[in-house]
Parts: sequence; C-alpha cells; structure tokens
Amino acid sequence: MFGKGKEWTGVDELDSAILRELQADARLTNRELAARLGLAPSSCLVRTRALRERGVLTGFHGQVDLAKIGRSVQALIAFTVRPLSRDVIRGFQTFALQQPEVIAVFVLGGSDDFLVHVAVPTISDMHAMLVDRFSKRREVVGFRTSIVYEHVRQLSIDPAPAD
Amino acid sequence: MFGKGKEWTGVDELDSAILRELQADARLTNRELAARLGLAPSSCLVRTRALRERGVLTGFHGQVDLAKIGRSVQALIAFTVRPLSRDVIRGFQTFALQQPEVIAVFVLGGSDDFLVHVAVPTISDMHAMLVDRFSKRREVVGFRTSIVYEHVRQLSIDPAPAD
DNA sequence: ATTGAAACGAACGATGG
DNA sequence: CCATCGTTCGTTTCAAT
Repeated sequence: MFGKGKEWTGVDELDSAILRELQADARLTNRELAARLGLAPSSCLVRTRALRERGVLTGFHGQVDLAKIGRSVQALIAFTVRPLSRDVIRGFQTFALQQPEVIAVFVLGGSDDFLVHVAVPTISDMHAMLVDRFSKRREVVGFRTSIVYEHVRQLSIDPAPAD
Repeated sequence: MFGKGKEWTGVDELDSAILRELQADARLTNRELAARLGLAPSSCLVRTRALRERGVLTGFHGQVDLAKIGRSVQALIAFTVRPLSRDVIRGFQTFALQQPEVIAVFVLGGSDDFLVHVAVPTISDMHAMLVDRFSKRREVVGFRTSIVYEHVRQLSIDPAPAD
C-alpha cells in the first residue's frame, strides 16, 4: 500500500530540508535553519522537535579526526563466530563495543557474521588487540583483516523518494 | 620519540573530556559543557574553539533513523575493481558517493578494493541499483553483498592513551 | 501548521584578577 | 585559567490566525 514498510513516517519536503541541513551541520541555530527554509523560527522549532520526538532525528554527534587523536591506522575485520546463536551474537557484539579501539560493529548475514571497524595508533597495536583479546574469545572461529586507506561518509542521506 | 606519528596534537585530559561530551551530544551549550567539566564557560569556549581550529573536531552531524526515512534495508558491498590505478580508484569512489543509496565508502587494501555501505527501501531496490548502475561500470570486475542486520556505533571514541 | 512579539537564556568580546 | 560585565544574538512560549 505505501511501499515503505511499517516504519514509514510522513516526512514532507520541509522535513527533508531540515534533515539535510542538520545532517550537514548539527550546530546550525534554529534561526539560521529557519532562514534557509524561509520559515519563522517558531515554526521551524516545532518541526525539528517533532522529528526528534518521532525518532527520525536520533541524535547530534561531534566528529573527531582519528589521526589527530593518535589513531592513524584503521581496519575492517570480518569475524566468523560459532555457534551462531542469539546469545553468542549478543555477547560478541557487547565485547567488541567495549574495546576502546572499536568504532563500529556491523552484524551481517552472508559469509561473515560481523564486521568490526577499528582505529589504532599503530599496526602492532592492532596485532596485539587481535591476538590478545579477540582471538581469545571462544566463539571466534576465524577473522580476516583489511586495512582502511580512506573512509568517506555521505554528508547527508535523503529520505527515499515516494513511490 | 612520541610514538604517535606526525599527526599527534597534544590533547590533555580536559580536551579529551570535551571531545567525549561533544561526540555524545553535539548540541550541548558551552555553558552546560563547562559545568560538566568544572570549568568556566570562557575557558571552555577557548578550548573547544582550539580543538576545531586544530582540526581535531572536524564537524557536528545530525543522525537519522534510516528505517524512518524509508531506507530499511542496509547492506555492505565489497567491490573489486581493475585496473587498480589512482584514477580508477578516485573515479569509482566519486561515482559511489553520488549514488543516493550510499552512506559511506571505505577504500581498502587486501582482497577487496572497496566496501560500500548502502541503505535502500527494499531488496529489489538494491538489486536494481547493483545491476543497473554499479555493475555497468567497466572497472567493476566483481562484488559480494552482505546484508546488515544491525549497525552500532561507539558513542564516543577516546584519544589513544599516551605511551 | 504557522506566525510575531516578548521573556528568557546563551554566546562572545573585553577587562582585570 | 577564572570572574564579571555588557551587548548581541538565539531560544522558547503563547495567544492568535
């Protein structure tokens, strides 16, 4: 009927514009945002708040340059874990997120079970992390490491076009 | 000598705390941030500005719930491209980032050359994107798609501990 | 839904401790 | 680094449309 699944929440052109601007710069003042949309600050505030309350906007986060905080080496590590039960998945995920080197964890379907994005000062820190902590976990039956030379994110993700 | 490579920029405990708070909530007011650190607002402002000017803090970004903007299906796609020249790498990366489904691109070393994170409304949109656009590129010699069931990011990344 | 006006709070530069 | 003042600017509420 709507073609977007049950999570679809009406987001009109104005909402989209708000999302676009705030994804690009979370510190835009409400006045400036309103001015860019040709809206009164009060109306703009109502819409932005509604987007947060509906859970469309989930948060605002500062970004740091990893190299400048002493984490120049990035990698993606694909893990296979066994047995593939809910408990094991949850346990590994929790463990991974507790490691200070870990930036993000993807839970996957396909040939690998997890992809873990890490940032460390040097290659030997990565080796130490893998052999001393990750491969000591009993559920880990294998992993493959790929160095990340570059990581670029989209400045802003648009809502999917209406069908 | 310093063990952190040439990008190392002195970040003390107070700076770390600022980075931690602003990664978790980019919209903290300077006053509130200062209060949490037990610092005067004026001093806090000086430090936060310095972190931006030194490029340690690179930006502030709003986050959206992908499902709520009609992009419920996420995947990671590993691409192999040939020949592996600078121009080809740059060209593919630029192309990928222009696709509205693409959230992020990783340039890799190892068995795959790129990892592309995408979010689409449905599986058939993903299929269409791959066959109609990505696999038409001459440099693409192969790819593997893994579904993303979950994607969790660390709330805050700490500076690497001093050696 | 959107608005304007008014009250409140925050940012910021300057000064001096 | 802290404190305070003063100006400017932003936020938020609310009655009205």
